[in-house]
Amino acid sequence: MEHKKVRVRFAPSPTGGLHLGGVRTVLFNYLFAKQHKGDFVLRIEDTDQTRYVPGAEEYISECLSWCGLKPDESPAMGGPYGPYRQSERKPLYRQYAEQLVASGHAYYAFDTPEELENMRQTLKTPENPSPQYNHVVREKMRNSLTLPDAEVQELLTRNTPHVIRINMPANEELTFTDMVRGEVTFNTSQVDDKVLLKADGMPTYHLAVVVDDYLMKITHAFRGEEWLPSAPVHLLLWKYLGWEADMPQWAHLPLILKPDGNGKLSKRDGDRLGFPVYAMNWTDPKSGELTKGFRERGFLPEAFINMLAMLGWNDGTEQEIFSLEELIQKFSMERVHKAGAKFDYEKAKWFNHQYIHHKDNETLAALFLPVLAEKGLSADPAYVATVAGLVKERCYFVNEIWDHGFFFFQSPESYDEAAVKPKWNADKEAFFTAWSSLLESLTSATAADLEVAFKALATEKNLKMGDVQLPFRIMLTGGKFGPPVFDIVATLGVAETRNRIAKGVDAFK
RNA sequence: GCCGCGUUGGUCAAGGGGUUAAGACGCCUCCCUUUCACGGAGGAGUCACGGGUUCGAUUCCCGUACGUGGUACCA
Repeated sequence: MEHKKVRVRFAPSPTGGLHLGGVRTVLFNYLFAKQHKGDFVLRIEDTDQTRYVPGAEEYISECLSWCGLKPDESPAMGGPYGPYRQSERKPLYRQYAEQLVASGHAYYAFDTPEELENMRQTLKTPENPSPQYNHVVREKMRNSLTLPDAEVQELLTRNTPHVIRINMPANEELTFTDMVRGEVTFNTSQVDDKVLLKADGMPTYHLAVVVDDYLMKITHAFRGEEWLPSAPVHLLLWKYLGWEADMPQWAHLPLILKPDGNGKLSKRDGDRLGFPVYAMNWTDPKSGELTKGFRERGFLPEAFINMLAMLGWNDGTEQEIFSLEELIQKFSMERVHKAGAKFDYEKAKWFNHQYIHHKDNETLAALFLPVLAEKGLSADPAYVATVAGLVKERCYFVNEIWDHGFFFFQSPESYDEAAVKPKWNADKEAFFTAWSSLLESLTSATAADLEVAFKALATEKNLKMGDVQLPFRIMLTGGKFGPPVFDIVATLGVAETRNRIAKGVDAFK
C-alpha cells in the first residue's frame, strides 16, 4: 500500500470567536498529525460573505498560537497548496461544479428564493415540517432536469441567476467507515439535492470542502458530529469527481454539550452559567458585545489543552495530567468517545489548579506582574516569585495570587477583629511589644529560626502558642488565612513585620 | 415528522458474558495543620427500560424510552 504523508486541516469559518469545541477539534487534528509526523493546515472557509466578520481570522490564529497548536500551512504563512482562504480560491470551484453537471451528477437550478420558499410552504405538512429539494420535488422545480434544453441554454446565456445542485440518487445505500463511529450507513433518499455552487459563484461548504481537501491532499478529515448527516453528500462528490481513491478518512468528533441539559454548548451558556466558552476574549465588531475567554479568565494554555483532551478521550489508564508532548505520543483515535460530553467547569478549574500548583514560581511571577500593575502596584520579580511559591497551591487562577497574598504587597486595611479582640489583653500586648524588639535583634530571620524564637518568647511569657500565633497572623494578613506565619514574616522582612505589629497592637486595644 | 448518532454514579469516565463495576471532579466525614490551603484516610452515589440469546447479562441481539445532531444559495 502506498504511504501518503498524513495531512489534516482545521477549517473554521471566520464568523466569530473560537469555541471550546472548535479548539478541541484543532487539538485532535494537531495531535493526530504530529503523532504521524504529518502536516496540520489551517484553512479559512469564508464562502459565506454575509456572515464574514472582520478580525475573526486573526483571532483564530492567535488562539492557535496561545494554545501552542501552530499550523504548518495557513493563510498567514502560506504553503505549497495555497491560497488557504476559500474566498481567494473562488475561481477554482466552478469548473468542478460544471464537470458534475456534464457527467449528470449535478444540474442547474433557476428557482428564485421566493419560489423555494413557496415550495416549502405549500409542501409543508405536520408529518413533513421541512420539505426538501429532493429527487421527487426537483421534478416540479425550474431546473435543467425539467426545463427543455433550449430554455436552459437561453437562461444560461442571459446570465439568469442560478445555482448548481447535486443530483442525489433516488434510493441508494451509502456506507462508509468513520474513525470514531465505525460503519455508518445512509440512504440517499433521505438527503436533498444540496446546492454546490451558489448564485454568487461561491461554492457551498459541501463543494468547497471536497475540492479543497482533494487539492490540499488531506488524508484525514476531523470535524464535529454535526457534519455526519451531510457526509453522504461529500462521499458522493468524491466519487462523482473521480477522486474516490484519494478520499480522506473521516472522523466525526463528539459534541461538547451544555452542563445543565439540552444541546450543544454555546457562548450564551457561558454568560448564563458564568464561565468562558471561547478560547480568548472576543468582541463582536458590530455589536461591541464581549464574550469572555479562557485565556483572560486566567487559564494556562497547557491546562486548557489538557482539559479539552480529556473531554472525549483518555489513554485507558488513570493518568489525567498530560503535557502536549505526551498527548502527541499517546493520542489514539480508537479511544475517542462516541458520545457527547457535558462540559464541567469545576473540572476545568481543577485542571488549571493542578497546573498552577506545579508551575515554577518565576513563570507565575511573570504572569502575575501585570495583574499587580493593574492595581497600580509593582514589585521585584524575585519577591513576587517567592510570594507565588507560598500561595500557588491555593490558587485556581493566576490572578488569585492576589486574593491569597495581597498582604505581601500592602499592609492589611482591616482586621478580623472578632477573632482576636475578645481575647486580647495586657499580657498579649506586652508579648508583642517584646516580640517586636526581639525581632530587631535577631541575627537570622529564616522561617524556622523565627518560629523557634517566637516559641521561646511565648514560653518565657507564659503564653500558649495558640494564644499568640493567631493574633500575630491577623496583624500580618488581616485575617485567618494565608501561608504559615513564619514564612510570611521571612518574606515580608523584619522591618515591615514590626510595622504591622505596631499597627496591630494599636488596633486591638 | 423523517434520517443519523449516542446512552456506565450529579459530571468526566475505565471495563466488557461470571468483577466487591476502576479512577478523577464535585459533595460529606476524619487526620495533618493552633489560619486557609496542599496532602492523607474514609463515605454517600451508577450499568435507562423491556424482551430475547445464554448455565449466567452492565457487557451480545431486538425493540422502547430518552438525549443529541441534521433536515438553508450557514458553516
